[in-house]
Amino acid sequence: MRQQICDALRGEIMAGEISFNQPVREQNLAKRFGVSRNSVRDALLQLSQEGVLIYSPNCGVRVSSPPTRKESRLYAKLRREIEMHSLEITLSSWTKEDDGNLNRLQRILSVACEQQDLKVITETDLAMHRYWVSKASKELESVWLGITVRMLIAYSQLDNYMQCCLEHAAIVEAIACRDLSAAKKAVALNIRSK
Amino acid sequence: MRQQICDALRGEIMAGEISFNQPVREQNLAKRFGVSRNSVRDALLQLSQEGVLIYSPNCGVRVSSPPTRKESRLYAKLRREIEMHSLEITLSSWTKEDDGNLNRLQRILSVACEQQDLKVITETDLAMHRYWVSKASKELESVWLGITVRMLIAYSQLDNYMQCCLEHAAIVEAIACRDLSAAKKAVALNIRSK
DNA sequence: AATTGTATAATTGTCGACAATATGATTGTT
DNA sequence: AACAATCATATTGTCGACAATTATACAATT
Repeated sequence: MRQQICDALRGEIMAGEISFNQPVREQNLAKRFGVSRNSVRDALLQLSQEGVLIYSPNCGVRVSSPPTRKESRLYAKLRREIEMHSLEITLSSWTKEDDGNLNRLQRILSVACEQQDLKVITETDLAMHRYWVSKASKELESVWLGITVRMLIAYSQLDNYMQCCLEHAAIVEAIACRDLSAAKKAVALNIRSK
Repeated sequence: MRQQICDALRGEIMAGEISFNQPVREQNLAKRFGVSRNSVRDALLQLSQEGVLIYSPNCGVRVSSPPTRKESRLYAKLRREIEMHSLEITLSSWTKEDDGNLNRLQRILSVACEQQDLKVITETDLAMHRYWVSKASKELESVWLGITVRMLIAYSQLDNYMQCCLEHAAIVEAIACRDLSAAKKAVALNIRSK
């Protein structure tokens, strides 16, 4: 349940559906999701730890403001480090099933880019990158998520859907060929600050 | 309350007082801290997000195992990036009060090194580095904590107290002189994987 | 002795309620 | 009109209890 609330809220925040610095109320969410406030608290706490929300004791949580340009650049750098490391240590154990999973995600992304559905693009982009990081290490995934989600808060300004789509296709292609060098290049090209 | 539980547990885990992969039970902790289980859950969730504990749905949390050597190297690199960025954007607004706070921490560290009190060393080391990261950005602090705590899980093998002490003194000295280049060098020297 | 099945105990996940704190509205004073 | 004080409402923090799930212990079977 917590994960569902987290995913829904994270998606909305990253898609810019909730304004920056706006308070997020436990009771409203509890009503909306049909659960008790405690369950919502758990989700809000998780999202606070991820950096999507900012927690203040006794005052609840607010939506994080987007990172500064400097911070975004740092996040991009950190992400590249983590994702390249992940590819380095996982590529040799990549399976056909992994290929299939990535291809499926790429297809979803492709359709979303054609339909200019920003929310799905953001979610799928996240899921694709998350795939290789998660394959490397669950701990690393958690670190990566905290960085990536912060960075993607500003993603709502995406202005070139086709390029986004092509970049991800290049990553998937390189991985399918087990070409680490090409995969790293493609990832680095995709992860840059806006 | 949550913060107190978090700090206590984090300290114990980083000091190696709880074995890797050992389950951490809500009820035991609730009894120990004299609070309800819900309050403990919050703390455990936070520590899970930090990477100190590993959460499994319906099965509770376990103490994380230390990072692999490769991962430690990555964490050290990520930490250096974050801490240098933090110094870059904060050094120009560093105050006398900041100097005083850092000096106080350094003194605590010095005494702990003389007494070979590993727990206090770990906590103080963490607090010193956290100081400049937190000064840069609350969001960045949260990302940094997830990385640093993971890295410090293996810290219990510290074998040269005096070197640790001298390295931190060098950082504090460089900051007090507002010498960014020297501060960055000193931080980089201090942050290396074991 | 080793394996499987069942019951019991331990633990987690979620609930609603009460206490504590913060926020907003209203009233009083200058 | 502007500011301070007070009160009412909204919200968070924490509690203990019940439902659901997992782990452990014990009995039965091979």
